[in-house]
Amino acid sequence: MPLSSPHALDSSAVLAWYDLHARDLPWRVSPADRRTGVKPDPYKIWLSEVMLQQTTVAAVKSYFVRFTSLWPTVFDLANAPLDSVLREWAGLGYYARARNLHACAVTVVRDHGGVFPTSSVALQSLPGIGAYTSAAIAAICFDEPVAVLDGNLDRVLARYYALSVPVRDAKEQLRAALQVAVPHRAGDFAQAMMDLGATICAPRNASCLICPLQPGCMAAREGNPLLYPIKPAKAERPVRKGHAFVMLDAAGDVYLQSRPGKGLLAGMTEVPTSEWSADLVDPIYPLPANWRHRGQVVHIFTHFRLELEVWSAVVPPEGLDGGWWSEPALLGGEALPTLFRKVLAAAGLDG
DNA sequence: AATGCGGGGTG
DNA sequence: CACCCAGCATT
Repeated sequence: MPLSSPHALDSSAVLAWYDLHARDLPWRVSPADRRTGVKPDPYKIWLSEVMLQQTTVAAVKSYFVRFTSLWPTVFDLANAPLDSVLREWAGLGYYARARNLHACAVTVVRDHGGVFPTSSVALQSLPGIGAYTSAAIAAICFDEPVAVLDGNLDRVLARYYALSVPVRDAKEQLRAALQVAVPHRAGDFAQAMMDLGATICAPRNASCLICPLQPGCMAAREGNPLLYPIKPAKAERPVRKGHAFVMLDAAGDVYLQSRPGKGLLAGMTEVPTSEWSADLVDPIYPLPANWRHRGQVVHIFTHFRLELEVWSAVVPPEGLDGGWWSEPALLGGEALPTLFRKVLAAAGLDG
């Protein structure tokens, strides 16, 4: 199923468009500055790329500013306790990224003197850096002529070639087609293609009349670019149900504990819950007390929908093991994922 | 090659 | 609601 278009991918046209319309992002060196010799800081590009994995630019911006303010260099981040990194990451999701981020900083400091490797191959051996992120860092920071293929590019290329199969089944063909188009300005080209995907060739809106790739785009030629990329069959999302127990002591402090180091929300902070199952079972309270039902929280994960009944009670401070008591005013500094901030809010506490 | 892993923006 | 986002690690 060969890719075909009457025109090769026109990287010159894409770069010309980028020179005029590049997005202004906190981690980015503008194409104008790039031409005068300004080079991106690999630490900041790496940090931004990890945060941007499956995460929108809008969601990342404030986290990026906060992280670079707290930890301006890879040495600062490597020396920070993992717990504080997890706390600052709370709310951004995919928490394995935060653990790998810290592990990567430690590795770069310990094994590389605090200097990031400059090749995509070497970068990919570091924790949390895969095919996409290694290519992005190498291209943006060092102009390595490598194909940088993310979700935006999947869509742009699937449309450009009117790809008749799901991207998953033609990934290497798309990579090869992109690879031969990579110009001397590899970093700007990578960022240009992603900007194009985020603004002109968006998931549910394609502005083909102003697209620099329009002359060769097979989907535009067919007339309905939104038909691409072809979606694989979607799996149904099961429901899981359970109970969450918000315990307060006489002073009004909340009982918190850590989740296991592996699996869902690994290592993050929570209030105790029941098991989550397809059918709601009667609550088994952690302690006997005057439990009050405070409502229901619904939270959507990628692969299931969770419905938690929220209970609260004032309990004696003994009889609990392994957790800690936190003042409500200090909950903002705990490593609480969004799910448990919703639970605490349902119980009448600030997340 | 498939699956598990968050949360928010957007139409 | 559904869809998707500058994907990676694990199996």
